[in-house]
Amino acid sequence: MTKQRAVILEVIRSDKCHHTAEEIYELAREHLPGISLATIYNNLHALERDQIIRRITAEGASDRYDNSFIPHGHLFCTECHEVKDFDVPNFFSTLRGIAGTEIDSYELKVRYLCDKCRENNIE
Amino acid sequence: MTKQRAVILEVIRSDKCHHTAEEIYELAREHLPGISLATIYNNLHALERDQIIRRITAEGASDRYDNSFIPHGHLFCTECHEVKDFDVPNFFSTLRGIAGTEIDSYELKVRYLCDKCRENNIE
DNA sequence: TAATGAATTTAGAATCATTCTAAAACGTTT
DNA sequence: AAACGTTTTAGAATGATTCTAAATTCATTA
Repeated sequence: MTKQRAVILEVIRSDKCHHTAEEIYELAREHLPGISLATIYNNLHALERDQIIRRITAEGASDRYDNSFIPHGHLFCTECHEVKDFDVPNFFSTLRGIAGTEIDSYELKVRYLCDKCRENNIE
Repeated sequence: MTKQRAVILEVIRSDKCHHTAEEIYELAREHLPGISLATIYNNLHALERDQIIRRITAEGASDRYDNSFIPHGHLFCTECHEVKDFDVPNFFSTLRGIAGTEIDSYELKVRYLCDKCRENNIE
């Protein structure tokens, strides 16, 4: 366990929202000013491979990283690109029922206009 | 209606799968060899804005375009990568209810092991 | 059908998140 | 401490997409 990896893990674990690689880079630099962006990407890939975090892809925006590997939905604001968790109760078993077989995981993106952006748009 | 737009629309409408901008470019060039890739993007954006097509984002790959505007899910086999349509009844209103606000659209990907591949794996 | 202005097309440059590269640093084991 | 694999690093490369600005085409109205 290198000190870079420890810091990145710490940043991700104390992560309430869903950060981009760039944001994780900035946060990690507060602890390790010399850390390289390439190291952030290296570790994000490793953590994704080891099923510790999940990458969230959205159009027209940087990928974001979820500190949980457990599938759940996400709300994407079409305006400010903010991402929020979004849970459909019993969704896994619902999907299993429709599919008629065991499923592996799912990815659910719901696009909407968040409260803040809706207010700003009305003005 | 320019001839470029007509060709792009024709390509998209006769599209059984979900093509990338590059693929649409190649197909359009069969009809209009001089067409520019920028024109493809211009028109894809316009068609997306006018809610005629839907852009589909996948990690590590180019965006793809769905010739249907109506949201629907997809089943992805983790083994053979076959894709099937997958519909959750009344999903739009379910999502609206959970979100507690109007939603724009959704994207649902379900990863699973298809029947064929499961049989092959058991061997 | 000519004139006008708006919209579209075009080639190429610019952008920007991400990936790649190769050398240096680190860490682990004997 | 020697040897070996792993990780880090800076910077270059990549590649899909977006931007730019000039040229062309389209639609409308005279």
